[in-house]
Amino acid sequence: MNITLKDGSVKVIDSPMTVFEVALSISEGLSRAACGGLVDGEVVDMTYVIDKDCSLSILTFNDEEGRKVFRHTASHVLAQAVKRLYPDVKLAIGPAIDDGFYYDFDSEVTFTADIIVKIEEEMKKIVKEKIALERFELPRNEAIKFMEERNEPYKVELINDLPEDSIISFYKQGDFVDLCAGPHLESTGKIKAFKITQVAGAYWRGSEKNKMLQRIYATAFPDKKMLAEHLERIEEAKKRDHNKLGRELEIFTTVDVIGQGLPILLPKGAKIIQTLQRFVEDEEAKRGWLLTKTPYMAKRELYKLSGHWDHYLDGMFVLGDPHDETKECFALRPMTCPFQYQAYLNRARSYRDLPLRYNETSTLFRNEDSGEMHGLIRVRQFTISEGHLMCLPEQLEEEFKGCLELAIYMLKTLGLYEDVSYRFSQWDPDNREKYIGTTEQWDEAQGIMKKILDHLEIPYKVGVGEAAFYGPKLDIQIKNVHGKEDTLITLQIDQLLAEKFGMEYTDRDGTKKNPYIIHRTSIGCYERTLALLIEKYAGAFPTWLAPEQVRVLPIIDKQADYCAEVYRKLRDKGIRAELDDRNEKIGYRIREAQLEKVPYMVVAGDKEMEEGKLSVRCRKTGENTVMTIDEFIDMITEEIDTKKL
RNA sequence: GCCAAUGUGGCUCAGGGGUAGAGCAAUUCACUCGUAAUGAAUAGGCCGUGGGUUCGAUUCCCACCAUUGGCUCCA
Repeated sequence: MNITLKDGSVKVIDSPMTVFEVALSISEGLSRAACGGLVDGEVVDMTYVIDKDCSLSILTFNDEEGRKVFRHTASHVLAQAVKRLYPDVKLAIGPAIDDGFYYDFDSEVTFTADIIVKIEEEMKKIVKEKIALERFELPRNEAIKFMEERNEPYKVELINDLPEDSIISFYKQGDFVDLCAGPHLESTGKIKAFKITQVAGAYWRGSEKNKMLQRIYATAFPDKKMLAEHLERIEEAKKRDHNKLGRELEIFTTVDVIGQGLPILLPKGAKIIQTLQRFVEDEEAKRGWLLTKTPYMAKRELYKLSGHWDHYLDGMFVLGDPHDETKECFALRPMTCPFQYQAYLNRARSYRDLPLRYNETSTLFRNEDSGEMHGLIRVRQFTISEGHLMCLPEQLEEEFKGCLELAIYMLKTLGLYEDVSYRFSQWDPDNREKYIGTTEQWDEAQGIMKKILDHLEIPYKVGVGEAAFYGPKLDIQIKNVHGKEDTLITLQIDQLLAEKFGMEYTDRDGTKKNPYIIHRTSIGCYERTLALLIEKYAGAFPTWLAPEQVRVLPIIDKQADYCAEVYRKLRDKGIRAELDDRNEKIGYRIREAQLEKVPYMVVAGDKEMEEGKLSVRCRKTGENTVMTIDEFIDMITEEIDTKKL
């Protein structure tokens, strides 16, 4: 038999061999590093037997698939340890994820910190025992019987839901057997380094209607050094957490008596948002957007018309009794759409009016569940760079492209462009009650969006069930320091609401038609975007965004008047300068300015004062340059105007 | 909303059934100083809130509020 290896060489074997044996025949080191095989493009077990001609790549921990196999096996080690300690625990599922793996358990016992230590110790034993993993298959009936006997109801449910013709495979390692599609390592002995990172609740099958299980998150590596480095990276990342840094740097705060999800933007945070907002509104104006300002609340009837009342009532702050139809009832707006549509409806529209682009810096209110709030990323009141664009069918692609270009321009200006990914968010036809419109309308809207995205060559992932209730979305996603992904920017195509609101235009032939509507944001929600920026720059914002751009520091009070004059000049030029002439040592005040992440410190002592110059210290490099005030103003103005990162 | 952890002066944290401590910050005084911490003194807390147990609760129990990480939901 001929095995074509990754480097193109062909290995000839006489009798069937496992992937492990092939790896071993190449080198012992490779067999130790190997996590699985890629046979004719399919990921297989280390114990997979090769008995015919094929191509083979040995997967190691450096390959994404290899890592998945490795960590998936680690999840079985975790499950085995839990079952050894607590035989009554019921097993749910245990997949590998981005940076590790988890396993869900239904346990009477709560997994406390003490228990987690015990589980880790048991896992160590299992690794030390170097237990071999064996794969076997069972016919459906026997598989169900097998798991019923082992008292694993969740596994029985999983088997029942498998398609009729699917192969039902199990993996056995010593006293532990799990229903599993695999593939896996050949031995538990390879899981040299692991750590349980967290215990959390998680609903069975991800539905809040089901029982909440206990999920143990962990990670695993082939050696201890890699694990230590990984944990170190996580610790480092947490230091950038906007929720910590943002409070330390006095960008925002929260206070019990105001309420959850209602942050106070302190002067620094407010300044950053103001800077962003001016930039956004100016840029949008350049691109033909017309600013509206619509009310923050409306009567119940508006939301009934838009569908929010039926689909989003729980998410709204309602003023009055929502169910008492005899009295007027208002609700704060959770979205801008129905309000801006009223601007369109102000008069009869012609095809000549289109495209019509409305933008608004729009404050929204959403009554999120109490467990959802997170710093500035998820709040109950937020302000979004909102926009709705009404256009003709033949304008849709070009206008969508324009919206996307605007969003990308914003991301590039902020320096976040490299950090985002795209998600094409579609409806879930199995969950129809969440959406308005017919299957045909959804197919059409999604078809149009797919065509546009493919045409623009946007590299997206599909998110089923992630659509808005009225239409599909292109979401621009970003991860926070904890690795959790959130939507930063969204672009949506909507036909349904235009119809509901009776939005029309008169076409060339005199007939009335509904326009296409693009819902979009250009920079996202200011609070969330600010949060991501804090994390991106660890609080050290580019000069154009920094709430304080320059701190002016006399060495001693003898230069105070000179420095006050410098401060005045900078302020006159619109540069955000502060004067720190406190009676403290210069080193002390420099240190403070550094920690507060002020981009420039300008220092003046006798020498500078006599020469009419300044010593300019750059926060980032710590270097000092002596220059005149005008030279400094030119330099920093250039940096601010070009929005240098 | 669900699972879990946490809540002690502005911040970071220690303590613990007999009524509270450190460092930083603040204030005052002295030092007039050259690019990441000068020294000393002073002040500041009903230990998240409300109940309960107890002779006595900040400590134990319950509820609520808030914070954190997940789940579900979502920009």
